[in-house]
Amino acid sequence: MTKVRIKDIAEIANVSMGTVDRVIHKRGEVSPKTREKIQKLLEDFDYKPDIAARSLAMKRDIHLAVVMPKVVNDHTFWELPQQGIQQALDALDHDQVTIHRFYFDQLDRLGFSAILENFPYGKMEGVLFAPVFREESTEFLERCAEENLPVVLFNSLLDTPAVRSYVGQDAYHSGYVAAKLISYGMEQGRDLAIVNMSARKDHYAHIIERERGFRAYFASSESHPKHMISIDLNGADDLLLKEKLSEICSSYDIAGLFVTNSRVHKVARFLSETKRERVRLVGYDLLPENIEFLKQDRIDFLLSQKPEEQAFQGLNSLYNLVVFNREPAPRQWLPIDIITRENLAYY
Amino acid sequence: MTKVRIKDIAEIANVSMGTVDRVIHKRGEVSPKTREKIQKLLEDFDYKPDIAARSLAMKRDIHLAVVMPKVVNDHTFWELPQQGIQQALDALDHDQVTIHRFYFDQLDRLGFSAILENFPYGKMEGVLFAPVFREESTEFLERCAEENLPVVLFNSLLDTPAVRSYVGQDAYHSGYVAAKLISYGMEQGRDLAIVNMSARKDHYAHIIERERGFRAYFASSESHPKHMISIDLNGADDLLLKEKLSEICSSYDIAGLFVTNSRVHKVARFLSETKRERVRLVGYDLLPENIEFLKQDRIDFLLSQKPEEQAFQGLNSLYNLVVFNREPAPRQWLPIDIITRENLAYY
DNA sequence: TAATTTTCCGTGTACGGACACGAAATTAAG
DNA sequence: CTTAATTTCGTGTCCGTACACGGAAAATTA
Repeated sequence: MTKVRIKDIAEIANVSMGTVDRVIHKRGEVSPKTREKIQKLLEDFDYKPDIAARSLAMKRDIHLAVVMPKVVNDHTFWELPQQGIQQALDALDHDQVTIHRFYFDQLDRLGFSAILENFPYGKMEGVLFAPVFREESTEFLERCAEENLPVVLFNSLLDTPAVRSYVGQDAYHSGYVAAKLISYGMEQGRDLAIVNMSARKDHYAHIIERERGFRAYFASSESHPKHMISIDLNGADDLLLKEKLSEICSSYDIAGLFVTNSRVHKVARFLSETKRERVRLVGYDLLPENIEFLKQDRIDFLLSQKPEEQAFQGLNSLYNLVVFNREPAPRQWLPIDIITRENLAYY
Repeated sequence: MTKVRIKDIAEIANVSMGTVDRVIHKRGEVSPKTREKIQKLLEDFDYKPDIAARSLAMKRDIHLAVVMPKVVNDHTFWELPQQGIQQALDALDHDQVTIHRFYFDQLDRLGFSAILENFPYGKMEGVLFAPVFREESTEFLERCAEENLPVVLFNSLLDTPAVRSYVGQDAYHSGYVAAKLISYGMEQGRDLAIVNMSARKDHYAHIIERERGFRAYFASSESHPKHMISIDLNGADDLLLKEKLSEICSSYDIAGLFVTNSRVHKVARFLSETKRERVRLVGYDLLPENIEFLKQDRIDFLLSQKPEEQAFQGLNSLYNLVVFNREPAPRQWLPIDIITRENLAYY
């Protein structure tokens, strides 16, 4: 029993292909009794449209928007999602999809508003969005909902009904994993510190979640550090960072530092320069700077957020939603990859 | 400038579509000078065939063979690649591809030969193969080469020119990673053991490579175990295993055990039953049995070979080779994922 | 009953590429 | 210079779906 085509169904039903097509697409202009007859046949023969033929016949251009921070100064993190977007474009039906990029400065709230001001809602068919400024983003999402624009979020989750799907990592559990790694076989009675260097901690729920997860691990485990210190350095410069770290390192018997985002290389540099070797260091993301220190064994573990994959999967979901009307899972959790010097080469 | 089609190129070159088509597919029967002219145009305009139109026009059935061990007794490992194959089938253009399964008993050399005896070389267009028996497999690969049948290997590498691509993990480095994990923060002066439980160690080069990598780590590191013991239990039953382990554990101060394949759960069970708690355990693969012990913290780390992904990528490569003539990379290394109790949920 | 509208359905073509077939042009042989 | 062989190339058809267009039949109105 080979594959049934519209033509086959039409012949069996003694109607033309056009009629079958109208039934399939519910375009009306078919008498109830032939409609029912054809619908039954479609079900009986389990008719499935040929995707190749369909997409050939459709040939419509898809316009998708990507709204996310751009790379400014040392926030090289945001280069990674761009790679994922490029990969997705290569994998998808190339020229069929046009990506419109709306990149904003994640320190410039007004600039972000300005972008939203001129956002061409009508021209877009879907949005991939990495939210930063909470209020403005929420507003944007609501507007998208009004315009019936499907949105897929990544990197950071805003809990808005307008969002069709979120692609990201479970921040809480990644902190949990970090805690396991940093405490695995650690000497008893020493201290641990958590370093927050997010530009604006309040903007990123996942930064907070990571710290929560990190602390939760020790609450449920037999091994505890003697002290657990938090250092918040929102928007601080490198000088202030070094001061703070020096202070902490001399006041406590620091066995490990957990940096809650990708700027762990700054701490690594400090430790390296001040030759503190018995300090474990765990942070996030495969930035070139971080990789350097991982290779030198100055960073022990990096947890990858997989920003490329987040963007890749996000764009893919959006495409499948817009083109094939395939509803994505509301939450797409990516694995929490553990990267060490030894397995780095394969990521 | 919109997308160029064969028709466009043909018009610009003042030839017909057929001629352009012949140049694209290198089917000859085109004079050198028109060929060059058209090739230049193709490059200049960066012609890319429309995949929808192409697959519609081709509409040929692809027959691919999968040759790998089947699940017998407690070798549940081989269920995993089957999942990957199913995923690949779902992702590929469904009905276009037919998979023919040739599953053999990895303990039954003759059975394998029998399969090869009746292998329908002529009917297949590609083979995904997990080699076990070295000589027979080599013979099979040579035969495939004669028949011009492209082969993609996974799981275990046989170095034969007939092989178009290998999808797998760098076994040596995975052993290296295992060593890092087992020795990370380990107390000085204790002992480590390597446990080999492969059915036939000599059949699997990667088992040996894992042990090599494991040992190499300590050769290049400052931290060493006091003793490093190897236990070989090829084809041994569970009773013998327990005996051997008991013996080792009482003769040495074992701080950690590295099991070089997915049967690590057997060692976990022993340690659990004998209540030896200060022993680290590292092994391979997310079998249900292993996951159980990972959750109980009786296994510290599992390295995933990603058998599903191996099969998935392998089948994908084969498809792309057969259908689109896209040559795969000769070696496709998969990342060495580190799985702990804490990040397990996301794999 | 004729004229008009409405409902229902068939025909034709586009989408872009692959390939079979056969025609025209070129070359080789006599 | 003709004829045959060979090379080179154009035409036409098919793949399966979507949709525009228009025709025929049925229903409504005059």
